[in-house]
Amino acid sequence: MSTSVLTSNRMRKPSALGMVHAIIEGLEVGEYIPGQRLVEAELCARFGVGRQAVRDALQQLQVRGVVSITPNRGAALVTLTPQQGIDTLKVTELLFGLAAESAARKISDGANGKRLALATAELERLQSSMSPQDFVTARRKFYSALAATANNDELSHLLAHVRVHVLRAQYGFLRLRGQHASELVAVGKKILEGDPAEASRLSREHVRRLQETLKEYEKGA
Amino acid sequence: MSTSVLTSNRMRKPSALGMVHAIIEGLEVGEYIPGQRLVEAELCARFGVGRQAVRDALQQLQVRGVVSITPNRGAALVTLTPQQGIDTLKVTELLFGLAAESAARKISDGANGKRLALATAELERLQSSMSPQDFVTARRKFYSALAATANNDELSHLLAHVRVHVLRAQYGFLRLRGQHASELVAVGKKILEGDPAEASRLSREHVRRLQETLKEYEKGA
DNA sequence: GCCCTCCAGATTGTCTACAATATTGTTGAC
DNA sequence: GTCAACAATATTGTAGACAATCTGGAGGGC
Repeated sequence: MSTSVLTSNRMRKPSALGMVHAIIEGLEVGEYIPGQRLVEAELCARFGVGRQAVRDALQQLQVRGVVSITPNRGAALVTLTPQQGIDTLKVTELLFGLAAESAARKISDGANGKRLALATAELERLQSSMSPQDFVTARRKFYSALAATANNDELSHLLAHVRVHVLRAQYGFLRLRGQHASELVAVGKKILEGDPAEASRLSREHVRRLQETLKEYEKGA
Repeated sequence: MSTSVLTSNRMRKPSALGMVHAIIEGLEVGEYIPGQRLVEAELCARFGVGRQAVRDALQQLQVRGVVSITPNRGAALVTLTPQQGIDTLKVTELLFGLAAESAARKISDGANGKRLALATAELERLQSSMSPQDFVTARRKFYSALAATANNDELSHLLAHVRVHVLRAQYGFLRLRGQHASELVAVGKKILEGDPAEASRLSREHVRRLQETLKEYEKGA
């Protein structure tokens, strides 16, 4: 097993929430694969914490829909059928669109604009020849800044619960990271210009293109 | 302490998920109030389970945004400011609208139509002189049938995570149950007629009216 | 009278051991 | 050779005890 930054035992004992984020990020970079079982003892060793903390983390992941727990059988990373993936993206389209629109509307009166500008610039800078790890990190920062700028607590809360992570892991969206990065940059720029209509349109189109990708899968499989 | 159906110790030991639902329903009928602390030992006694199960339930509630846990201080039911409430309803408007639209579109090919018809009829029957408990139960069945009819797994998943429960508890929406019931009935009927546009419009208007209620609070407080 | 320190109570965080359950592999009959 | 029953292993579920931390109040110094 490689000793990535996620699994290094040099890192400080992460709390349950920290493990949740680590596992989700592990999904996105391909360290875990959907369907895989997550054994408590294994996670204890990996993160250097007791079973209690691991159980807490698994409970949280279950609520987020990332793992499914069956009694006396433990936890496994969920898999989404192509149809479920399309469902997920339909909802994502709405929420992402609302976030972009709200953010563009509030860009003038916010200190968060700077954060979004930085995240957008970072994505643009990395655009060519970026490692999966770098892309995942930059994208997370972008979405985080976007949610902060939109300044809608419930929206931030829900965006964290959409199961896009599973999709990205399961259907190899990582290959398309170049295209995705440039599309996100376009959205970021429209937001920074304070153009709600265009920001919303571009973000929804981005998600729509993902849906098309999945529809291909549906035919193929 | 009253021995309601929720807290009766005659009920079979609920799992963590069962306690989550019980506590959320307790919120909606006014058994718990936002801001209240939830002490582990108390919940153990009430539900007749060990601390482990209670902790699991609290973890799940935290992820759902219903309680906030501060280290070494335990869990407390969250309170939402009027602004946060409006944020919540903005998102709810989108999701509820999508659910109603999808359900209306799929009403012809589904066995779930019957379930929705029953739930709508039940709400209509109760319309005058219903107890809070009856209303809460009927409404939950309605939303559950709606989500099933919409047949979008991610939408169902997210609808369960919107923090409307907290709003309803905190701002006394229970008083408006008569009006709300009739508005939901109208939405249900449009869905059963297979009219996506009208179903979506009515559902979004329903949520908009709730927003207006909260805006009054914002001025008042 | 006011404030600071310290102690007692209450509550949560964590670890350990054991029980309950599911999975896997083995044996034996047919 | 196939299938069923059974034993062995692995994994999770639960209870108990103890440690760590926070809260609130009493007491003493200024």
